[in-house]
Amino acid sequence: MSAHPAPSLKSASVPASGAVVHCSDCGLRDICLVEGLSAVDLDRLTGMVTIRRRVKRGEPLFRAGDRFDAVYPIRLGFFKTRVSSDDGREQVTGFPMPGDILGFDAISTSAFQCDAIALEDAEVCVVPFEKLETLSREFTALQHQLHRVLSREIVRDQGVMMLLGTMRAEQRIATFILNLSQRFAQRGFSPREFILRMTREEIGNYLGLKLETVSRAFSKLQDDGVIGVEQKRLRIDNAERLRELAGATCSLE
Amino acid sequence: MSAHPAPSLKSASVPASGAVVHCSDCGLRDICLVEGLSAVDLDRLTGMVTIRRRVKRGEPLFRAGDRFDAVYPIRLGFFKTRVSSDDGREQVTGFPMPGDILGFDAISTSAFQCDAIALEDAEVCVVPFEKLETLSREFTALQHQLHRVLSREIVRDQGVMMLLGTMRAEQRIATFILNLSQRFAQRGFSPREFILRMTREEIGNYLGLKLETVSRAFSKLQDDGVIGVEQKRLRIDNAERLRELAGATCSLE
DNA sequence: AGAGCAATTTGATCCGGATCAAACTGGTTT
DNA sequence: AAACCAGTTTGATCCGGATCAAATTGCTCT
Repeated sequence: MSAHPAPSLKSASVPASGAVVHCSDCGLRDICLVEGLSAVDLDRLTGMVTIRRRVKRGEPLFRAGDRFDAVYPIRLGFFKTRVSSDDGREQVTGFPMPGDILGFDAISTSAFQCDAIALEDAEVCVVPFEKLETLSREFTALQHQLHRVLSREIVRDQGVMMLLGTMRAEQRIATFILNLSQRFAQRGFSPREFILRMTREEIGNYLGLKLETVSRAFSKLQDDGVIGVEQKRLRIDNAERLRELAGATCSLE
Repeated sequence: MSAHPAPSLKSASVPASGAVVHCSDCGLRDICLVEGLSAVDLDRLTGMVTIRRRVKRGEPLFRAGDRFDAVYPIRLGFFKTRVSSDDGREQVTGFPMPGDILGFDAISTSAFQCDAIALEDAEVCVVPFEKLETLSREFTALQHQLHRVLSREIVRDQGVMMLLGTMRAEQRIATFILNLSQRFAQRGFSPREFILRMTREEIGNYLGLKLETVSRAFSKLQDDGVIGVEQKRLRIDNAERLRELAGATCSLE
């Protein structure tokens, strides 16, 4: 961080940290855009990612209205995405983490529809969308994967609608925790204990609840011995019970 | 309807009603999958749609879990899509109408994730997805459009999240009516007066409200001179006021 | 280390929409 | 035409979560 002698407010675009930028070297390749591609294809997949970009905590990777020309697989760090209405309401639409890809909402109008804010210092790959389209015409496996990723986002959104439309506060919170847990597990982190990168207010906004309600729900779950929360650190003590409370296969991802 | 001497419970797959099945002859081509394709491309676009399929009112075009191998642009009729959890909750996720395309949620797992139920006798085009992928590798314009349509669905879902997460009952209803109005307008129908193909209960489920609340909101808007509702027929009397109540550019489509 | 501030927790009260209940409407079946 | 039924409307009451308020904790910046 102090390696930047002229730290601009704007996030920096950087060539890969040391090594050559290539998906085949990336630890996230199994859950990212190139999941399922053969090693041979991977080797031939040159030029999809040429630069990466760092974003400081609290700063936007992009904002609604920005011109779209790339999507951004996350290398490092948590983000929140949010849409806002011109009468001032805001809705957090997700908390993407490493391996998730930002920017697909922008294809339809060539402009981003939401803000993507880094919840901690972060790094993303820059995948020029034209390049991605060209490559996916050539590599059938890449085309498949692109379609799968887009579709997965639609399915995820359906899960959120179900949550917002039909669940009680406690159930929403349980589902939220379980979802985070699963996504950490997929990425090789502990599903039992992790850090909540977002505030209670951001959680509440995402889940259609007020921050006080989120706090109370956490306290309740703690009293019931289901979880342990201490500030941003969360531990799952009774996964079985948590799943019961969440009620259903509503994966959210 | 009585033209079917052996009305099976399963919906019928039929060759095009009389004419050759081809997108270039379709009145919906400007809002469907081939929007933006040149006439030349359109002519070359053979074999994308070879059959159509009719679905009777109340019957599913597909159900969650069904094997996925085609997407379905709607030719005629309203649908509802809904997801359900194994503990019995249901969430209506949309009311697709002619020109909208059903089935993109299924790409990710090769199985449909939601039910698509016809709200009236309906007809859809059958677009084998493999065929669509093949063609979109060949026709750049089709590839673009496919991506745009997928992205548009993501944006639509974000709008629904905003609605469910931040709006009051009356605002939800106003937004819902306005959204229907706009979509009718896009398709060349009157934006001022139309038939609600869905029940109050279905509207409520979609909007995260109970049917009684929907009914009350309609009554209130009618008392205020904003709309006229009589059963399933709805007329917008004060579009300006309705937009104010909806509050913001939350297009939902 | 101390000041200042953002985030969190917890308590008390309130209200919008859910729930329960009943009457009414229009369409369909017999 | 009568009976039936799904859908809708309207009224009365209740409750989960919002709102208001205040104390506490833990960062961040000097």
